[in-house]
Amino acid sequence: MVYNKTEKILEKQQLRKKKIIKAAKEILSEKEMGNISIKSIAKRAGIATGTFYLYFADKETLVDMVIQEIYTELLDAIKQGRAQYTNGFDKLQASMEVCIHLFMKERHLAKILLEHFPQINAAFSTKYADIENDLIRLTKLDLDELKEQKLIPEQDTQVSATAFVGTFREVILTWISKGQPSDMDLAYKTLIEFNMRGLGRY
Amino acid sequence: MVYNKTEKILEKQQLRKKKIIKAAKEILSEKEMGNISIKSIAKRAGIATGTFYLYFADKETLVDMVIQEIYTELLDAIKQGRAQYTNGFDKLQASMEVCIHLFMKERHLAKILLEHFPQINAAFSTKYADIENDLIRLTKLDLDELKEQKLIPEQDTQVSATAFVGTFREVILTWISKGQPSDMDLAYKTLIEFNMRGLGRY
Amino acid sequence: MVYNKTEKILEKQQLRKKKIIKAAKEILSEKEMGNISIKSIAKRAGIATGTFYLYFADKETLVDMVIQEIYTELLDAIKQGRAQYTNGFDKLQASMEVCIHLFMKERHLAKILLEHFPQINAAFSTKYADIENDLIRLTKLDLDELKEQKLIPEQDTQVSATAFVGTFREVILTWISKGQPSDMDLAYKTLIEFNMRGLGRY
Amino acid sequence: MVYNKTEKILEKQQLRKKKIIKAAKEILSEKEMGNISIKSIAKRAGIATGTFYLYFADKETLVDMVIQEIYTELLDAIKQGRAQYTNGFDKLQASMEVCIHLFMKERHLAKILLEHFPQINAAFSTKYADIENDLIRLTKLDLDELKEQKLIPEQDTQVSATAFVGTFREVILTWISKGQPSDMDLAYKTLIEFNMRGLGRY
DNA sequence: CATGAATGAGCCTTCATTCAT
DNA sequence: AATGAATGAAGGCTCATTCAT
Repeated sequence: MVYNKTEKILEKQQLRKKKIIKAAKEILSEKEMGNISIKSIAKRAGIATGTFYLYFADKETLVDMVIQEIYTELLDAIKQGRAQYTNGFDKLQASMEVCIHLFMKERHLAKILLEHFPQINAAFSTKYADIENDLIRLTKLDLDELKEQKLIPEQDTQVSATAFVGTFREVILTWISKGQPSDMDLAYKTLIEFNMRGLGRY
Repeated sequence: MVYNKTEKILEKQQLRKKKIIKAAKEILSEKEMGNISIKSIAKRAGIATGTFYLYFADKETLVDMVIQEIYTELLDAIKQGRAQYTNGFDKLQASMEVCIHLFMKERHLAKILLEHFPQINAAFSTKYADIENDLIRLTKLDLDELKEQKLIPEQDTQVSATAFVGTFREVILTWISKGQPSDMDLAYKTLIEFNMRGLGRY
Repeated sequence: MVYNKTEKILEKQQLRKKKIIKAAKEILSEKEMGNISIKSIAKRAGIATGTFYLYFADKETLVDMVIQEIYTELLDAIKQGRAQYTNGFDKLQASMEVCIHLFMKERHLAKILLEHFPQINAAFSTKYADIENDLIRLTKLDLDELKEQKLIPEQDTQVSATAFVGTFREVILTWISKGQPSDMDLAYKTLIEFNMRGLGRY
Repeated sequence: MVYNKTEKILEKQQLRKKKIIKAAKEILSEKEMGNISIKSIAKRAGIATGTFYLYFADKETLVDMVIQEIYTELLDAIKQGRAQYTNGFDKLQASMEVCIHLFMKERHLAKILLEHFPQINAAFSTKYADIENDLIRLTKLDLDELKEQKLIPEQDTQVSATAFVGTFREVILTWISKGQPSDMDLAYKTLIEFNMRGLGRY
C-alpha cells in the first residue's frame, strides 16, 4: 500500500509543519519579547534545530507562512460573515463584527497580528503592512460602492477606508493589552457607530 | 563656586545626552532598516562607543529617552495648538490639525514614531503603546467634557477616543509610507470630518 | 544453495558500492566546488541517505574507495601501455603517453584526482599523496634500471623520479583548468622531451 | 603626544594582526587536518572570537593575507637571489636555489603553501593556484628570453615553465613530508640539472 | 535490508556591554 | 571622563551520522 504510506507520511509532515508554526505563534504570543530564534522555536516544537530546516527553507519562509495563515483565516472569516448580505452598509457592518469577534475569540492570533509582528524585523513589518493595506483596499471597495450609490457623502474613500481600519486596529489592540471594557455591548456599539457615523451614512 | 561648576557639568552632560539622542533619531529616520547599533549611534554622535555608557545605562534607557522626547514634543505642540480655543470641538479639531501638520512637517519624527520604533524590540513597543495610551486618555478627557455638555450622544468615550486616535495613526502612517494623496485638502478634510461625524457631533 | 545466494548478495552489494562510487565521481567532476555531501551522493546514486552507511562506514571510507579505484585504473592503463616495450626509455615514454592520454581523455577523472580531491579534507590529501608516491616509486624503478645500464648519468633517481612525476602533475593540471594549448603536438612533445632530456638520456 | 600614542596603537594593532596570521599558520602547519575555524584561530592567538573581526573583515580576508604574505616572502627571496646575475641560466639557477633553500629552511611555510592550502576550501585553492601560475609566468619570461637568444631549442615555453615549476612543487613537497634525502648535495644537484637539461641548454 | 526524517555539534558572524589605558 | 579594543553570548544555517519505521 504505497499509496497509504505516502499519504500517512505527508500527513505527518503537515502535522510537523503545523506544529512548528504553532510553536512560533505560541512564542510570539507568550513571551514579552519577540525573541523568536530558530532554536527556541525548535525547542518549543519539540524538534532539533536542524529539523526546522526540513520544513522551512529559512526563517523568513516561516514568517511568510505564519502571516499567510493568519491572513487567510481573517479574510475567510470576513468573507463568510458578509456572504448573507447584499446591502453595502450591512456588508460593512458584518465585516466589522467578524473582525471584532474573531480577534476577541482568538486573542493569541490578534496579539501576533497587532502587537508582535511589527517588532520582529523589517521584512516582517513590511508583510504585516501588506495585510493591513489589503484590508484597507477591500474596505475602500465597499466605500466606493456606497459613494456611487450616493449613500455616503463625497469624500476621499482611500482616507476613510484607512481611518476605518485604523479604528479597529487601535481599539482591538487596546482591548487585548488592557483587557475588555466592562460594558462590552456599549463599547462594541460605540466602535461600530463611530465608523458608521464617520462615513456619513445618510 | 562649586555650585556653578556642578551646574556647568550637568549642563554639559545634558548636552551630550541630547547629542546622542539626536544621533539615534537621525539614524532611525535615515536607514531603511532598524540597524541601530550602539556603535553607529556613538559614531554619529561623535563620541566613542564606551562613552555612550557614561550617559545611558543601556540601550533600553536610550530608547526611553528618545520616546520621551518625541512625546514631549508632540504634546507641547498640541497644547500650544489648543491654547486659543475654549470650545470642546474646536480644541479637538485643533489637536487633530496639530497632529497632522506636525507629522507631515517632520516626517522623520513620524517615521520614527510610527514606522521604525515598533521594530526595535518589545520593550520599545510597550513604551510606544504608552504614548498612544496617553493620547487616547487626553482625547477621552475632551470627549467626556463634550458628552457631559450633551454635545455628543451617549457612548463609551474610551472606545471613541481609541478609535479617534487610531484613525490618525493609520492614516498618517499610510501617508508617510505611501506618500500623500494628490488632493491633500480633500484627504485632510475627510479625515477630520470622519472623526467629527464619528463622535456624533450634534 | 546458500552458497549461491551469498554470492549473489555479495555481488549485489559490490554493484551498489560501485554505483555509489560512480555517483561520487560524477558529482566531483561536475560541480565547481567540492560540495559533495552524502545526501547529494546518495541522491545521485539513486539510494537513500541512510543506505549509504550500509555500504560505507563513513565518508572517509568512500574517499578511500574512490581513490583506490582511480589509482587502479591509472596503473592498469600504464601497465598495458608499457607491455609491448622492453627498452627502458620506450617503457618510460609509453608511461608518459598513457598518462597524458588517459588524463586528457577522461578529464573528469583527472579533475577529481588533481583538482578536487585535495580540497575535501586532510585525510584525503594523505591518500592522494600515496598515489603520487607510488607513481614516483614505479618511475624510480625504471630510472634505476636505466642508470644501471649506464643509459643515464649518475643521479639521485628518487629525486629525478619525483621531478618527473611532478612535471606531469603540474602540466596536466594546468591543461585541465586552463584549457589545452592550441598547438597540442608541440606542447606534448615539449613535455616529453623536457623529461627525457632532464633525465640525461645519452 | 598624540603622535606617539597613535603610533603605539597602530604598532600594537599590527602586532595583533601578525599574531592572528601566525596562529592561522600554526594551526595550518601543525594539525593533521586543516580545521581552521575562526574559533580555533582566535583561541590559538589568545583572543576572543569576536576580536578576530576587528582585524579581518571575514575568514576569506585572513586567507588572502596569509597567502599574500607567503607569496611576497617567496617572490622577494627569489628577486633578491637573482639580483646579482644577468645571464638567463644563472638567473634561473638562482631562482631554483632560492626556492629550495627558502622552503627547506621554513618548512612550516612550505607545508602551508604546498600541502595544506589546497585543502581548505575552493576559494583558497584558487588563490594558491594563482601563486603557482604567477611563478610559472615568471619562469616563462626567463625561458622566452633564452629561446630568443637561441640558448635553448624550440619548445612550448609555457609547457616547459609549467613542468619546471612542477618539479619543484613535487620534490620539495616530498622532502617536506618524507624527510630530506641523506645525500642532499646529490639530490639538490639532480633536481637542478634535471631542469637545466630538461630545458635543453645548449 | 532500505529508507529518509531527525539529530545536534559546529561553523561564521554580529553586537551590546565591559575594561584597561 | 573619554576612549575604543576586547569580549563572548547568541543567531541562522549546514551536514555527517543515526534510528525508527
